[in-house]
Amino acid sequence: MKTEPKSPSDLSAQIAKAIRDAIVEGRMIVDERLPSEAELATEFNVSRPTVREALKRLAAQSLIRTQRGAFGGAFVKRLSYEEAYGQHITTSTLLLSMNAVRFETACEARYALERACAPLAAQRRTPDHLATMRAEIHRQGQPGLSDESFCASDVTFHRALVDGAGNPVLSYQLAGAVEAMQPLMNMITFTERSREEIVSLHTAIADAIEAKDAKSADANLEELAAYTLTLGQDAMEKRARKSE
Amino acid sequence: MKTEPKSPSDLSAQIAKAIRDAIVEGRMIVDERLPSEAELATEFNVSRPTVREALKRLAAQSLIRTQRGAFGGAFVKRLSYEEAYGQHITTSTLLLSMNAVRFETACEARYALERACAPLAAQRRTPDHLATMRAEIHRQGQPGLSDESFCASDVTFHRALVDGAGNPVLSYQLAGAVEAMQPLMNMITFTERSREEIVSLHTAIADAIEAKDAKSADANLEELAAYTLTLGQDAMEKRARKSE
DNA sequence: TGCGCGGAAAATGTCAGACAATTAAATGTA
DNA sequence: TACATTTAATTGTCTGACATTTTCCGCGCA
Repeated sequence: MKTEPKSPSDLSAQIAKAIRDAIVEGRMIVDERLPSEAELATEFNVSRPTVREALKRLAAQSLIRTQRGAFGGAFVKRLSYEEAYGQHITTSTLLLSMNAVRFETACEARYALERACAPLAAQRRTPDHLATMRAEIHRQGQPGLSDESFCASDVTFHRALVDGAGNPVLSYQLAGAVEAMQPLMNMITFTERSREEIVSLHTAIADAIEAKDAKSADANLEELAAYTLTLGQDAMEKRARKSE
Repeated sequence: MKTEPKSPSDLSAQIAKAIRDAIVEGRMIVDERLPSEAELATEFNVSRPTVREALKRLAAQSLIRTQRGAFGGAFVKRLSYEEAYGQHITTSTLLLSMNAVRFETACEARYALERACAPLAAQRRTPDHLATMRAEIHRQGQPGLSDESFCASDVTFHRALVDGAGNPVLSYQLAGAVEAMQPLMNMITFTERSREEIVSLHTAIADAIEAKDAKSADANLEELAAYTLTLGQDAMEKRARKSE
């Protein structure tokens, strides 16, 4: 676990990188214990606070966990799906909000990916997934639901669809795309008319998934994508006019 | 920017969370300067090293950057696509390697997502994308290429295909799926026969993309997915037998 | 007046040493 | 043997200090 050959400053970053590489390249396995902070400090020839900063960087990426007490220390952590989801969603959300990604671009990406799941979901969906989808559809039909709650329900519906594919890797990859869209979707005002349209498309999709009809699911998703796009473009247009 | 109501220990994690929330929720905008470490220390009623650990956590997630010198400090950082790619790939790779994800699962996810890109790539690919694909196909035909180089070239080929869709959000989401598969693919030994098969499918895909023929691209990708799956299953089987 | 240079100031980067808190193992005792 | 107690190892936190880097401001000089 050597470093040195690099830039002058930011020792803690160098140390973090050295350890991270060791973990990513598999030289350290899950639950293996790292040397204690004091040992790392002497090994890298730096002070303990510097080592600690490096370890905190790794902890922030869920690469290690620490345990106090005798025979405690830092351990290589098994990255769980939940934590990976969380990190992915945070990153995706920031990426979209900070880079002025156009609604069209995000929307296109989201539905392209979602449509990739639909055939698998049609094959493998469980009653649980169907129940979730139906429940969210019902909620979306309730009058008096706020736009934000409607969006949140929409996300839950689509997550159920994605999870229906029964492939956790796929679910992980799509979590970012679906959830990161939410802030953009929240800018849309859903009229009663547009909610009806969306609910009817959701129903058609759920029906198709239940009937294991991949073609119909895909067609309805495509329609939903197109409809969402027009809603978003309208919202953006209004927003632009208002700010003039 | 308040905290307090939470658990007893790990102050630096709490502070990091408070600041992270402020950034993610948009209460702090890009390039806005955070208070200095000393100010944060008094604000949160902790010592400077504790604040520093919190800031390092955020730096590890590319949420802030720091600048030394007078009027330096920590600034909210614009998350670039490159950094987001990098983080996503690291997380995805670890997720796959640490959770014993089956080859079939990862493979299915990867090709499902890639096929979602194909129609868009067929519409929008530039000569650059085509050139990259052709160049990688040529490299893959060279005799004496190591299995790892072959895999790396495969990744480059597929990245070009994905980028051809001209949607950076899509490219970002797929980077993780494609690159994270590489370690699993590296376990496969590519015989001359299988390389020929793959190169011929790659050529068919490139031809289809060039001809803007989405249907053909999709069909060939499907075939490639199936073929990769059998290769992977063979490799896993051999591996299992050897370890007996 | 205008220009360059140097020092002051502000901030992060690093270090040393200390103490508190926590936990598992070792030890002692009924 | 079973249980309580001590002990040691380790992380969490604090204090204080110094080094380094960068900007700003004012001063001297042309």
